[in-house]
Parts: sequence; C-alpha cells; structure tokens
Amino acid sequence: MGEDAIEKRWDPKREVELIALWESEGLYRSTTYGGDKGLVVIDTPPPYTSGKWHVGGAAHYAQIDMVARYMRMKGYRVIAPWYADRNGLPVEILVERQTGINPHEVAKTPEGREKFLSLCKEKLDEVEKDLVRIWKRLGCSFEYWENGTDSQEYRRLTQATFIEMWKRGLIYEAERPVYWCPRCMTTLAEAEIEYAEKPAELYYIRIELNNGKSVTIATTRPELLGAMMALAYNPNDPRYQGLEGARGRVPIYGYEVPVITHPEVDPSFGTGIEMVCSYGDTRDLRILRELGLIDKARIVIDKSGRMNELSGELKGLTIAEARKKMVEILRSIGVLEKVEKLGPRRAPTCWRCGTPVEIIHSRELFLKQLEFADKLIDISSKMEFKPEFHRQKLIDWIKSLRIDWPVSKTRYYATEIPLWRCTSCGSYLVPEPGRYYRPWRDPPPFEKCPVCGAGKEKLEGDKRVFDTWFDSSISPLYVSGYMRDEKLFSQAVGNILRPQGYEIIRTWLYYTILRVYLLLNIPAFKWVRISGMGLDEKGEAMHKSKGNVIDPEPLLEKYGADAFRFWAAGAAKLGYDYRFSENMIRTGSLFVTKLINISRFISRFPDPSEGYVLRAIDKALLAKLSETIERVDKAYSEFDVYEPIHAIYDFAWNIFADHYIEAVKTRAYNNEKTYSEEEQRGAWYTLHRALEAILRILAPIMPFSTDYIWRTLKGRSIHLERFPEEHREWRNWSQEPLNLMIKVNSAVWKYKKERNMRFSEKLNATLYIDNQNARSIEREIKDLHRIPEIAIGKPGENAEEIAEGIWILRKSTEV
RNA sequence: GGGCCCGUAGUCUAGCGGUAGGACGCCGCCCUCACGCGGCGGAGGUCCGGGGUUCGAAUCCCCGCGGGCCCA
Repeated sequence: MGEDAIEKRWDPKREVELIALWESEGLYRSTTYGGDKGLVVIDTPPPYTSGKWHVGGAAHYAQIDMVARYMRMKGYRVIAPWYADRNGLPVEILVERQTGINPHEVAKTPEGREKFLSLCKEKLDEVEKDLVRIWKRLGCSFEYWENGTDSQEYRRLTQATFIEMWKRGLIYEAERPVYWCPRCMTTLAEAEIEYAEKPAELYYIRIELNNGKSVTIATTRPELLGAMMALAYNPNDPRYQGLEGARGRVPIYGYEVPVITHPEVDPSFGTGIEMVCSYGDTRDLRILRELGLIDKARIVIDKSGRMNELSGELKGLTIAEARKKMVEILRSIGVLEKVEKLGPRRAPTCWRCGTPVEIIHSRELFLKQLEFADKLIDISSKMEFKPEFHRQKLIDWIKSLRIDWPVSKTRYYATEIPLWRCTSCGSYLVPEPGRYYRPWRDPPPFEKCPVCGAGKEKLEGDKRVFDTWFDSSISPLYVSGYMRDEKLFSQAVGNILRPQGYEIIRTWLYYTILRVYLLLNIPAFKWVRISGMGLDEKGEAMHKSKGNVIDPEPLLEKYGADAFRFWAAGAAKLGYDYRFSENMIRTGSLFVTKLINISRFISRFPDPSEGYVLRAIDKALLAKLSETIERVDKAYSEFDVYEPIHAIYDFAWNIFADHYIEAVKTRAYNNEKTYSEEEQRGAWYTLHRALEAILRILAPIMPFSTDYIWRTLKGRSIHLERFPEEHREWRNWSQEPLNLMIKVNSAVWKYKKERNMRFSEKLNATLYIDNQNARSIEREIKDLHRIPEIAIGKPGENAEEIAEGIWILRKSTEV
C-alpha cells in the first residue's frame, strides 16, 4: 500500500463521484444483492411533492436508507423504492394561487379539467426533480420508481381496491353531516381537521318562551340563528330548573324550538343556556343525533360557504358578512343584550388551507370503519412497534373515531372514483377491476344499464375523486407487487417494514392498517418504525409559514452527505424528536477525517494472513471490538441507528485511535526490532481487523467515506460486503489489558502534562501498577510513555500515586 | 378535560437503581513521526420543585410546576 493512497482530508465532492460509480455498477438495484436470508420490503413514505424537503425530511429518508443498507448487509434482498405521492389538494391549491385559476369553474368542461390537471402535473414534476436530487445526493440507495401515486399503474390499483370493497358492501353512499371546507369545496375526514386558535365574540340574545318568560342565550355564531334546533341547559343548573319542555321562539325566523337539558352544556359558559343548531360544532352534532333530529336539520350554509335561502335575509352572504348583518338586525329589534370579547378559542380548520370548516350535509361515499375498531386494535397487536410507546397513539385514535371514512372528494388532481350512474333507474355501476378509469371523460364501460337496461347514453360517469389517503393507504400493496406480481407479493407478505413519523399515525398508518385488513384480513406490517419530527435549532417544528425551514442542500455541499448522515443518525433516539444541529454535522465531518487518517495509517502496513502472534492488548482490542459489533448489530436489528453511530464513534475514536493505535505504533513500525516479526504482524493483523469491522458496521450510516476507503484498500465496494459475523473466540478474550492501558495512559499523560513534559519525553522513573494485568502490557506502556521500569504491585515509600493503583517513583538522578 | 413525550453544565444531547458520559463553545498546554478538521488537560451541574420506596434515586412511585405534540 503506498503512503499516499488515501488523502489526508475528505472532499465532499468525492461523494458525487461515488454516486455516479454506484449507479454505473447497479448498486441501487434490489437484484444486485444476494438475498439468501429472504426478502424485506420497505414501504418508504411517498413524500408529498408540495415543496422541497427541510433537513428533517432529508434526515428521515437518510435513516430509512441506513436501515435498508443494514438489511442488505445482513443478507436480505431489500426492496426500497422511492416514488412520490402526487395526488391531493396541496398541488391544486398551489396552482390555484399561482395562476388564479378557479378549478371548480374550469373543470365544468372536460377540456378545462384536463388543462387544470396538466398544470398540476407540471408543477409536481418540477418539485419531484428537487426531491430526487436531494435523496440521491444524500446517498440513499432507493430504487427510483417514476410511477408515483398518480401513475396509471398506481391509480388502477387504487380503483381495483375500491371496486373490491364496493362489491363486498364496505362502501356506502349517504347524506350525512360532514366536515366541509368551503374554500376547497370538499368533505374533510376527521384526520384532516386541524385546530387553530381564533379570537371570538360572544353574543347574548334574548329568546321569548311560550310560557311568557324569556331566557338569554350566548353564542359565538349568531348567523346560525336560523339553524337553531333546540335550547339546552345543564340538568344540574339551578337557574333554569323547570324550563325543560317549554318552547322558545326563534327571533326573526319565528319558528319554535324545544328547551331541553343536556349534560354537555357548560353552566359557566355564557349564561348557561345555549342554542343547539345544525351545526355550530361537533357537540351540536352529537346532541341532535341523540335527539334523532338529524333528518330535520336546518342547514343554512351552502357548499361555497355562503348563506342559503333557509337563512332568509342573509341569503347569499358569506359567513362573516352574515354574522355582521345578523348582529345589526338583532340589535335593531332589541334582542341583542350584549357582546363580549372572548379570548382565543380553538376552531376547527382545514389542514390544507386553514379555512374554518363547517359541518353541513353532503352526499358522499363512506368506507365502513367504525364497526371494525376492535378488530383493528387486535390486528395491530400483531405488528412490532419500534419504539413500542407510539402504539398507544394508534389505539387512542381508533377508539376516538366517530364517523365512517368519507372517501369521496369533489376535487380534481386525484384518482377518479370508478363509478357510473344510470340516470334512468338511479343505480350505481362499478366496472371490472384491472383498468384505469376516468369516468368524467371516458365512455361508460357498459353497453347498457345491467339493472334497467337503459342505453349507454343514460349512463353518467362520476365526477368525484378519492381522498388522497385512499391512495396512500395501499402503498405497502403497491410496493410489494399486489395484483401485479403475485410471486413477489407472496414472498413479501409478512416481511414489510413501515417507516414513518408519529405525526401521521392517525392518517397514513391507521388508514393502511384499515385497508389492508379489509382487503386481505392480515396485518399490514411486520414492523412499524416510528420516528420523531425534525425540529429546527431552537426545537420548534419547521414550517414554511414560520420561515424556519432549513434547506439541506447547502449543508450537503459544505460538509458532505456522510457528515449530514452522522447527524441524522445520532441526533436522537428512535421515536423522539430530533433537533437540527449544524455543530453535530461538523462533528460528523471531523469523524470522517479521523477515519480517513486512521485508514491512512493502517494502510501503510500489510494485512498478514499468517505468521502472526497476538499480544494481550491485541486480544483485548478484538474482544472490545467484538462486543461493539454485537451491540451495534442488536441496535440496527431494532431499526435504531442512534446507538450504532454513538457506539462506533466511541470505539473508533476514544478507544481504537486514542489508545490502541498509540499503544502499538512502536510495534507496528518495529524500527528498533525490539519485537519479533510475529508480534509485529500481530499488530498489523489487529489494526486491519478493527478497521475492517469499523468500516463495515459504519457503512450503512456513512456509505461514502467507508466505501472510498474500502475500495482503496480492497479494490471493491463495501456495499457488497456482509455485516461482520460474531467472533466467538475474540469475545472470550479479556478486555482488561485494554481497560488498564486506557487508565495508565490517562494517568501518565496527566502526570507529564502537569510537569510540562512532552509526551514523547523520557520519564526516568518506575511506574508501579497494582494490577496483575499490567504484566501483559508492560512493553506497550514502556514504548508509549518512555518509562524504563514497570513494577507490578504497590510501591514502598516516596512514590506518588497518580491514579488509583498507579504510582510513579522518579529516579533520584533526575532534576 | 384526556393521552403521550420532555425538563441533566453557557447551548445541545446520552444515561433511566449503584461515584453524571458525550458534542459544541470556553480556558490552558503540546509543531508527539495517521490526523492542528490533531492530542492532552481544565473550569463549568441543588440531574425542574416537593414528598415517598430503597442500604443507595437523575434513574422507580406519588403530588406539583414548566414546555411540546395529539385528541376531546
């Protein structure tokens, strides 16, 4: 090995060269690897292409890559694809904002709809390019699948699963109260609601009762007066005792509503008596459901968020305008008693656009879920959660569900619902699975209505699309070849890993488990790896709106991907939030330099295959190494990369480099021929074994520098190597000589330091060590510290104790 | 109101029943032949507060206080 085979420093530009090399060698292909241990499918999260990743997102994918690389090194054939989630609202909103196009207007014609879709597609292509560039630069060994969730292939699968569920009666259509976003003009599932703090005003309105009395209600939504269904107070509230059964007359609208009691009314809010309307909030919904009044609901808000004819004078106004107008009217007729400012209150909003949601009635398709709650909890218990404590989030969510899943959306850039309706008899018709259907555009795949025989021209394609989670909830089926490659699928079932963040447990994880259970009656995953969220340096979640998004690309350029991955692996334990730290990335790059230089040193010596003898310190190092390998292996097998990076760093730097290498330098060079050739070769052997193992166990986390070094030393890629096997023999050797060496080193270095001696300076003294292990490392101690005499045991008088059990006795001739 | 997570040196982060580790920063010393993107040493902590269990608690239990996330 030449002296300068490895350079002194790591240039991140080498990473770019390695990426090209890997691609040309086909290292990204799942078929490149052996796979004698079987198949593992990683259900990589298809990222939504709504914008570039921040460092947290990049770190998450880097972690998934580490797991994939580890599995390959353990002998599994790993399918880890990367494709994008391209369905759903965000891109539509982006295009709407950038072009000013109102999709609900342009989509009235198929041509207009087509044009809007192609604008969305262009936008997605643009963003996807950014994402692909980043994960490739990060060194992720994913296979790039250009067919995202909006591909014909994926959508065909989505539709086929719908058709299956429809045929099995799991889908029903109903007019139900739903969460509705008036801006996006679509139904929202429970998972799509976010709560935002909004200031509110409380209006006190007098209501006349039919018994001659009157009560004053307090409400934040006076515009819903015409939606009033009842007046309610808490049954324990003494102020209103006896009013139950009376009837109140709704001001302006003039109809009567009953006075009822309900335990959910908070006596301390407002006046303690409230109006129940359809629908101010979910509590109204619950109460009206209990009273059986859902069918008589008075919905005064239409789908565009404006007041309808039921609202009388308010018709056509927006909600905000209607509130203002209503207040004026109430004031003019003298029933508005006072207005009170309230502090910020939690208001449900649309998670995509932030608009306050309304509860209105809409005719939608629902997937049954409530009746399967217990089964889902049961089937979840068959999956391994890493870490375990996040399982509770899923269970809590399942238990909190109150409505079935509305899967239909009146949006556009999404998978079309494959349904036709016979306008003659009203029947819904589902086509056969296996094709990608676009009912809003395609001719009906039926010659006539199979129910009433009406002609083809009577069949009308459904214009609605699926909720985007309806697509993403079959991702494990897509990646494992379901309905495309049954052989692959049969091998994959039961070996699927889901890596994801805890913030989408209630959505992606839940819906996937639900759908896979309904379709196949099996647990969707063998393992669920739950990671925390990436936070900025202050510990706050990164949001575009907050302006605290940190772009990974400049960091990759400055420090390199290995340094970035060092942070990504070591920032926090699996399952906990990880905070961005540029310092830690810097530490990572220093670690790369350290590795390079350790390798530079070791590469000066040949790797002997025979004719070597190991000394105690060599055996102790190999024992320690073996323990480290085992520890790292165990952690990796639990999908943890935090423990491995810390254990490897500690071993490589604080033990191997600082103590072992220092202790054997003299022997490795053996310039004075004080050691036998066999012993010299023993040092070489140990140095090489340790370096090899460090590189291999580190390769999943830092694939660039380890591969560069490996190729220089061995002439091939480290990514085709196996994870080090356990060495029984090494494991049984004593680590004590090494532990003692570390202790002696620290004590002597400190001693010399205090006396302003250079470490290389000769110390004319006797070192007493009260430890039998010292005998075996006597020569190493003498070499390293340049101390002529080592004595085992306690000294007589005059010796100075420099650490517990270690003394120095200077020779009197010394100054 | 409920669930989960967190509160350890100036900052960040481990440890989770036996003398509190590490990273960054700070201060000193060392041009030691793989690495000055290095080495060594040092200063710096009532481990949020209060009870309890224990021979022993940052670590387990209880009650608070403060922060975060999710859900009502």
